[in-house]
Amino acid sequence: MGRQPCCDKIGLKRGPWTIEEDHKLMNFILNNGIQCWRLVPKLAGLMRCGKSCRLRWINYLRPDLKRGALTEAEEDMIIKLHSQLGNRWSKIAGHFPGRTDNEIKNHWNTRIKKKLKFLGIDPLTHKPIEEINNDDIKQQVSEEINEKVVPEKTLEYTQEQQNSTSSSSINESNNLEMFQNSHTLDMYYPGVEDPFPNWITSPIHNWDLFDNLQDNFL
DNA sequence: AACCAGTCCAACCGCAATTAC
DNA sequence: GGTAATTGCGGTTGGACTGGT
Repeated sequence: MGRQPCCDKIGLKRGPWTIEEDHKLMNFILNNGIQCWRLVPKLAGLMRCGKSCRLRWINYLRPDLKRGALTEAEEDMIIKLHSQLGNRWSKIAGHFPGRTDNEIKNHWNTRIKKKLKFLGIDPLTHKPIEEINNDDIKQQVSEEINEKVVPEKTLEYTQEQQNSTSSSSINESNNLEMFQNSHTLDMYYPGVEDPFPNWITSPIHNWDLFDNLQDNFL
C-alpha cells in the first residue's frame, strides 16, 4: 500500500478563485509555510485540492511575484533561452526572478511566437521558415531606414544560406546566434547603411518597429 | 446596441519523475 | 522492491475582455 489519495475529488470547488479563498490560502501559507500541499486546503479551510492551491500560490499569490508586462529585454532573453532549452518553461522561468513558468509560456504562445513568425523565423526551431518577400514590408522598412530605396531583388534567403543554417550538424544551442549573425541588414539590403546596427544581431530587437509593421500590414 | 472574431491568461488536465510506505 | 501518492511540468482550454462592424 502507498499513501492515501491527495484529495477526494468529489465536492471540491473548481474554477476561478474568489478573494476570500485567496485570503485564506495566503494567510495560511504566510503563517504556517508549506509542508505538504495535500494538507494545505484542509488546514486552510478551502474546498480545493492541493494541486489547485499550489498552482494558485505559485502563479498568483506568491509575494515575490513581479507584476506587469514583460519588458523587451525579458522577451529577448526568453527567445534566447528558448532557442537553447526548448519548451522547458520552468527552466526558462528560473532565469527570471518573480516570473512564473505559466506567465512565460502564455507570453510565448500569445505574443513572441507571432513576432517570430512575422520575422520569418520558426518559433520551434528558431530557423528561417520562408524567404521574406513582401513589398509592403520592404517599403515600410525602407522608410524606417532613412527613406533609402530598397533594391529590387534583395530579400532572398539563398538556398545555400538555408542549408547552412538548417544543417543537422549545427548544435541547437547555437541556432539563434547563428541565425542572427547570418541575418544582417546588408543581407536584406546590400549597400544600404545600417541605421540600427544592432537591430537584428543584438539580443535586444526593435520590437516597436515590428509592432508598427504588423499593425500597418497585417 | 448587438453581434462577432480575435486576444489574453488563469486554471485545468494528463503525464512523468520523485517520494513515501 | 513494488506500489501508489505526491509533486512538478508542459499542453490545452474556457471565459473574460476588447475592438471592429
